[in-house]
Amino acid sequence: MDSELADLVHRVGRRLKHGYAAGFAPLGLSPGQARALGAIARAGEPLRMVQLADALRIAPRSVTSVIDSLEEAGFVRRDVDPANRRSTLVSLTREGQDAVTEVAEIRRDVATHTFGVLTEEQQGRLADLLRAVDAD
Amino acid sequence: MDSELADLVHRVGRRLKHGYAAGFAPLGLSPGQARALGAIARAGEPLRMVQLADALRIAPRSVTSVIDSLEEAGFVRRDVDPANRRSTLVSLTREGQDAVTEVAEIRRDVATHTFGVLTEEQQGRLADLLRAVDAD
DNA sequence: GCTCAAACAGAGGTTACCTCACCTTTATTC
DNA sequence: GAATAAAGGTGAGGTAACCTCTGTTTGAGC
Repeated sequence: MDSELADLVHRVGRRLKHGYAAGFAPLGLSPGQARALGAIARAGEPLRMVQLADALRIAPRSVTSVIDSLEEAGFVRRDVDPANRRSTLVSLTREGQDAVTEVAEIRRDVATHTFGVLTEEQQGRLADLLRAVDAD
Repeated sequence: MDSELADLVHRVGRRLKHGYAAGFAPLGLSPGQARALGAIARAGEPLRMVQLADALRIAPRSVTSVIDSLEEAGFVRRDVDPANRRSTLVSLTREGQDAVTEVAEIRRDVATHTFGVLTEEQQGRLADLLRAVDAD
């Protein structure tokens, strides 16, 4: 029974991933890049790479690659942290900010479409249950 | 709120993936290979590649790669379907059957560990909600 | 001033997928 | 029964999202 639960999570996860991939494609963003963009936006201020790694729960080295692509696409900028020259501060460019807005919309659309079969209340319960699992 | 739900699914999914990866490693199996093994076992009889693709919800070409590795590792065997020589029948070897048993145990352990914070009833509710989303 | 650790990036690898083109075998249709 | 279409599988090649291990630079503590 338990393993079936795991399977369901897997399937819903894939469904979301595909939805995101399709939605972000017009922006030239992969789901991972969009997530990074979102994390930077949420922070509200330039982030160091390690902080971003922490926020995204991935290895610092992996952040380098994501930011490489986002920088090349013109969505973010790297600056040396004047307070600590070992650090790199990542911030959104104007294009990046615009993208963030669109990303948020798409994310909402995909989530609405995916979880739309559930009532508001059911969605809340689902979130509570998953939060409990995640917090463990 | 909706996008938060998507995020939670993502996180729980990663948690499961890591658990599986660690659990299956001693068997020399990746999560994907273990899943294929499980699908074959569940079928209870030799499967054609397309059927396996369907069961795993992945492209037929992707099945080829998974079966390549499982065959090389000695867990499955490919035979030409005598009834339709275009088809390949995949079946478990003795080693494959043994692996399936261990995989099932590990899967149960990981699921128990992951969803253990929830009561039986909560797990049931979670499954119901996810099933509704997946069925949509 | 020296040593150690923090922050980042280069190199290279893995998993889990995908598409597109192609071959073989079977089914259909005239 | 020959021509054509369709089904089943694989070779080639690609992508996203990660990882580790190994430097290099810079800062911090003694």
